[in-house]
Amino acid sequence: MPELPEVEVIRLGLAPIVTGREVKSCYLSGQSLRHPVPAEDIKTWVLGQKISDTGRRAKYLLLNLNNGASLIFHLGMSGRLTINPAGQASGKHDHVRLLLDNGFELRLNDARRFGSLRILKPGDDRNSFFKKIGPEPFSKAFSPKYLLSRAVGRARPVKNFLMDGEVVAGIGNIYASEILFAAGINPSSPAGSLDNKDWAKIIKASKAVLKKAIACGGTTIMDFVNSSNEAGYFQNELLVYKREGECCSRCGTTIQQTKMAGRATYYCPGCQRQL
DNA sequence: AACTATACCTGCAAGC
DNA sequence: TGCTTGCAGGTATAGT
Repeated sequence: MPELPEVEVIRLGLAPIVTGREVKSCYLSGQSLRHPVPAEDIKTWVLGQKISDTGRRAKYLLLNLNNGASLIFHLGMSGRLTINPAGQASGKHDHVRLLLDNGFELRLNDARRFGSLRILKPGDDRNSFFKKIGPEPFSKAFSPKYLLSRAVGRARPVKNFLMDGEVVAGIGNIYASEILFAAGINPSSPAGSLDNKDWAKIIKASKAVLKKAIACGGTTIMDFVNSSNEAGYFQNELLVYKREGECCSRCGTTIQQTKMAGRATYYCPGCQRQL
C-alpha cells in the first residue's frame, strides 16, 4: 500500500496524538508478520515508556521512546496504522494495539501481513538498521552527481533503478511511473544512459510529485487510509498510473501499460523520451 | 556483480 | 450464484 507519501501522511496524523504519551499496555494478535513480532522486547523496552517523537526513514515509520528505544513500523502492501478510541474490540487483521495514557490506542492492521514491527533497543545503532537504504528524496545527498555515479554502466530500466531502495528511499510503483512522466523520460531507458540533466529532471520531478502527494493526503487506490481512517485524494492527480488507454494530459497520445520487473508500469510513448 | 523471478498473504474484481 | 484467475501500494531471498 504505502510509499513515502502515505507513510508521511500517517506520521503527520499520528504525531500530535502520540507524542508525549505513555504506552500503558500492548495487545498482540500472535500472528507473525513479515518478521516475528518481538513480544519480549515490547514488554521490556516499550511498556511504561513515553513516546518522545516520531520519525520516518524510507517507508519505515519510527516512534522514538524516552529510554532511547524505537518502534519501527513497516506497512508492507496492506498495512494500516490508525488511532482508535481505547477499548474497541479487535477487528479482523488487527495485529498490534498499543494503549496510550490519553484514551486512544495505536492500531496496526494488516490483511496481507507483509508489514512488520521491530524494536530498536536503547543501545542499538540505528544507522546500521538502515545501512542499506539510499538517500531520502528530499535530502541534499539525492543529487545528479550521486545518481550518475550509481547508474554508470547499468543496463536496467530507469524505473526499476528508481524503485530500488538502495538507490533512493521511499519511491514505489505508483510514484516511479508518475515521476518519470513528470520528468519526460521513458521508464525503460537504461539507467546508465541518462546524463546529468536527465537526473536533475528526475530529482526535480521526484520532489514535486512526492510533495504534492503528501499535501493531497496520499494515494488511495485500493484501501489506503491515514491515521484517522480517511482516504487520500492524490489518485485524482495521477497522470499515468492506472490510466492506460486514456489520452496523455500533456500531448494527447494514448497512455500505455506494460510490465517491468513484474510490476505494472504506465507511460506516455509520445512525450516520455526513450534514451 | 547485476539483475530478475519468486515467495510471502489476503481480498477483490473480472470472466466464465 | 459460484467458481477460477489474475492482480494489488513491498521487499528479502533464490536463481540466472
